[in-house]
Order: sequence, then structure tokens, then C-alpha cells
Amino acid sequence: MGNPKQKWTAEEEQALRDGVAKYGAGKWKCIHNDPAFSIVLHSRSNIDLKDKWRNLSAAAQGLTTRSRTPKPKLPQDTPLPAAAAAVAVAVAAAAPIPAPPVNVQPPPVVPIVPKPATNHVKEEPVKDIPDVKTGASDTAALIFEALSTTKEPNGLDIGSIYSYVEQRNPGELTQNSRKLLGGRLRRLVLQEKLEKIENCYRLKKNPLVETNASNRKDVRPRQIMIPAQLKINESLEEAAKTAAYKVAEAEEKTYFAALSVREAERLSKLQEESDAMLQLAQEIYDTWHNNEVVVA
DNA sequence: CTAGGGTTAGCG
DNA sequence: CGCTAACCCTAG
Repeated sequence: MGNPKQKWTAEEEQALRDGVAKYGAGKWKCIHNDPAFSIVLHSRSNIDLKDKWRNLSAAAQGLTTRSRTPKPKLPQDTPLPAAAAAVAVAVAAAAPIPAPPVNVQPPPVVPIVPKPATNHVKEEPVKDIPDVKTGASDTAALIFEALSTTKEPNGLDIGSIYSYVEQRNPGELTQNSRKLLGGRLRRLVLQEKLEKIENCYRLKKNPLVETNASNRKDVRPRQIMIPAQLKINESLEEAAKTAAYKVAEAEEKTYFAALSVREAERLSKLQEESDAMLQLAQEIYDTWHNNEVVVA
């Protein structure tokens, strides 16, 4: 009777996506319990979150594969504010007051298309939207997820990480996946997002890129929490993890965009000797980080 | 608690 | 009248 279909607002939708970015899809209860999101989503149940995410995923899928649905949900994602959003999310996680709506995050992607690059398929005009964001960002997310959940002080070796990814995506991994995983780990280490101990990888506690505070005409001065009154290790760690993931994701997009993806095979090779490209990506990212302002 | 299938209300 | 999105139900 009193349930005339409550449509999801943009704010609720955004909160859901941020929650998924933070905890991962499937952790609906966690998202719902998070004070940052429970405010916005108080009228939604964890089941509602799941259903909404399913709809979102379906829409995104029909959008990336074949435009069967003229759903102008996300015609173009904006990779730029990703970094700024990371800060916003981080602040939101540490602050008692819920986050302002953060517009960021690529469309939800559930089905991982490994995209068999093992055999050179004839011609595949990639002039369409490169689907690198599917496997790429998911893998990065899983890496951070795996490393942040492990109890091992020295982190995990590549085999363990691969097993974790494999568990999360059964039957969706190819020979190339392991190669790509190795390359990604290597790059994350080079970017000092991770550190390598022995044969294990672990999260590095200093994922934030330090920028000069000299030239700043931001509308809002950056709100960095000083660990003076911080007694919340969990939230801080979560924030760091999320920030690290988002930063890596943003850089990854830059990386792939700069290379104008062609074949995963070629990519793997380039990864081996593209440290210079990483520097470039870092510079581009820094530029963004300096110019990008937290959305008011 | 979550994933997935089924049902129904709103809209073009 | 068909489709999509919110809602509901149930097995695992």
C-alpha cells in the first residue's frame, strides 16, 4: 500500500557505487552498515542494494556489448575526478559526517571478459570502447582486496594472489591472466603502491602522492586528517586502501589510454619495458592531482 | 546473508 | 503493449 515504487536517487546510486568500490560487490551488509552510506541508504535494505547493483550491471553490460538499450546512463565515464574522489572518499571514511556525493567510478562491471588474446583473432577493430577497464580495474581491486585481508605480515606471494583472484573469478582466467597479474604487481611495486618482500607483495602505507602546497587556488583547502586525533585505525586503513586502489585505477586508465590498447599480448611485452611510460603516467596524474579540485 | 528467479508497477 | 526498474520470494 505504502510502497509505490521508490525510485533510486542519484545520490543513493552514487553511495552504492562508492560502497562497492570500497568493500566490493557482494558485501551489501557491510556497505549498509557503513555510517558513511547508511545515512543515504537508510531506506534501502541490503537486498535492495543487491537488486539495484544487478540492474546497474545489466545496464552497463548492454551498454558495453551492444547498444541494445538506449540507456544514457553513462555514455562517457570521466577518469579525471577519480583521484579527487579518492581523497573525498578517504575523508568520508575518516570523518564522522557522511560523504558528499562523489561522482566517480566507472560503470559497474560484473562479467569479466578475459578476452582470449591467446590466438591472434583476425582483425578486431578496437575503435570501439576498449574494454580494458573490465578486467584491468577488477584485477587491481582484487589485488588490493587480497592484500588488505590477509593476515600475513609480509603479504602474499604471486601464487597466493593469483589463487585469490581465481577464487573470485572461477573459470574466467586464462594463461594471459597470470602474466598480466605479474606485470600489474610489478608496476604497482614500481609505483610504490606495493612493496615487495622476499617473494611476497604487501600493501605500502604511503600511497598518497605528495604535492606542493605552494600553488593552490582550490575552492576548498584540502582536508587531510592529521593522525593527532585519529584513533580509528580501521577507517584510516580502509581509506588508504581505497585511495590506493583508486589512484592505481586512474593511473591504469592513463596508462592504457596512452598506449591505445591493441593486443593484450603486446601489452604484456610493453609492460616489461615501459618504465618510462610509467613516469609519464605519473606526471599526467600529478598534473591532474594539482588541477583537479574536489567537487564542491 | 547473498544470489538468482519471479512478480508487478510505471513509462514510452 | 512491451520494456525497464523496483520489489518480492526462496534456495543455498
